[in-house]
Amino acid sequence: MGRATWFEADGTKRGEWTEEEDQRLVAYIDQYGIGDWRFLPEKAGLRRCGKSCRLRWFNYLRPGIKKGKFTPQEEEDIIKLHAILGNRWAVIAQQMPSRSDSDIKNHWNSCLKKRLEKNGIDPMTHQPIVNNLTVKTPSINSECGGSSSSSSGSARLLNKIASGISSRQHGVDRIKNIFSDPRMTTSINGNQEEELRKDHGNTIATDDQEDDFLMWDEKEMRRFMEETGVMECQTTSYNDGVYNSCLDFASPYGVYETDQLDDYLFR
DNA sequence: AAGTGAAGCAACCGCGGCGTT
DNA sequence: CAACGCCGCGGTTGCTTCACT
Repeated sequence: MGRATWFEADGTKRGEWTEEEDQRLVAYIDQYGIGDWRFLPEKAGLRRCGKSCRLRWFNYLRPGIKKGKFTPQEEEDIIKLHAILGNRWAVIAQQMPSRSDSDIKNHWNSCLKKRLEKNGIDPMTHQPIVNNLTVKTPSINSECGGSSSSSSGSARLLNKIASGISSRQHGVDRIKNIFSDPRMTTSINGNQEEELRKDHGNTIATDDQEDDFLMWDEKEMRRFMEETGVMECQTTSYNDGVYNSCLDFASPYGVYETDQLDDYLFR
C-alpha cells in the first residue's frame, strides 16, 4: 500500500519495500546488528539509502513491533501522554515499546485527534472547546497569559522540558524515574523556587528562563510538575517486557480523569 | 455497480541536535 | 571554535482500502 517504486539518479531505490528487501534487512541485522546506517544498505545488498533502512527497521521490521488496530487502553494512554508531552512522538513511543512513533503519530493524526475534536476537546490543549474557544482552567495555561489556545507559554515550556528529557543525554529512563520515583524531595534552591513562583504566577518565562529549566535534574523537574499541577505522581512500569499502564492523571494541562476519558473517547 | 470522500498506512522530506574533524 | 556530516524526530505526502450514496 506504500508509495510507487522509483529510482534516484544514483540508482538508489525509493518507495515501497518488497518482501525480499525486508528479508535482506532483517537477515543482515540479525547477523551483524545495527551499525552505521550509511554503510548498512551496501553491506546488506540493498539499493536503499541508510535513512530508508533505518525507518523500515524501526517502524516495521524490528522484533516486538505490533501492527494492527489500537486497543482502547492504548488509545487512552496515547491521549494521556500527549496531554503531558505534546507532539513528542518518540518519547510517547518509548512508553509504549510495542508501537512505533510513526504508528502512534499516524493514529493520532488520522483518528484520535479528530475524535477529540468531534467530542468538543481541543487536541492541542486537551481542554474543552466552547463556542470555538478553548476553556481555560485556573492553571498555568491561563495564568501565564498565553495569547493562543494552541501555544501558550506554558505549553511551549512543557514541550521544551519534554524535548530536554527526550534528548540523547537524558533518555526515556529519566522520564520513567521522574514518573515513578516515590521519594520526591524538595531540594530546590531559592533562585529556582523564585523562578517557579514567577512562572506559576502571572509571568511568562522568557526563552532564557525556559532554557534554564532544561538544566534541572529529576527532583527539580518533578517539583516543577507538581508545583504547576502538570501531573500527579505517576507510575509506568515494565514487567517481563509487558507494558503496564498505571497512568492516572489529574492534569490541568488536560481535562482527563481516569473515569472520564472513556466519555471523551468513545461517546 | 460506479463514483466519491474519508480513513488508514507507509514512506519521504526537511530541520535541528550532536559528534567529529 | 567553526564547519561538516550523520542521525533522529516531527510533519507531510501519496497511495490503497473502506464506507457511503
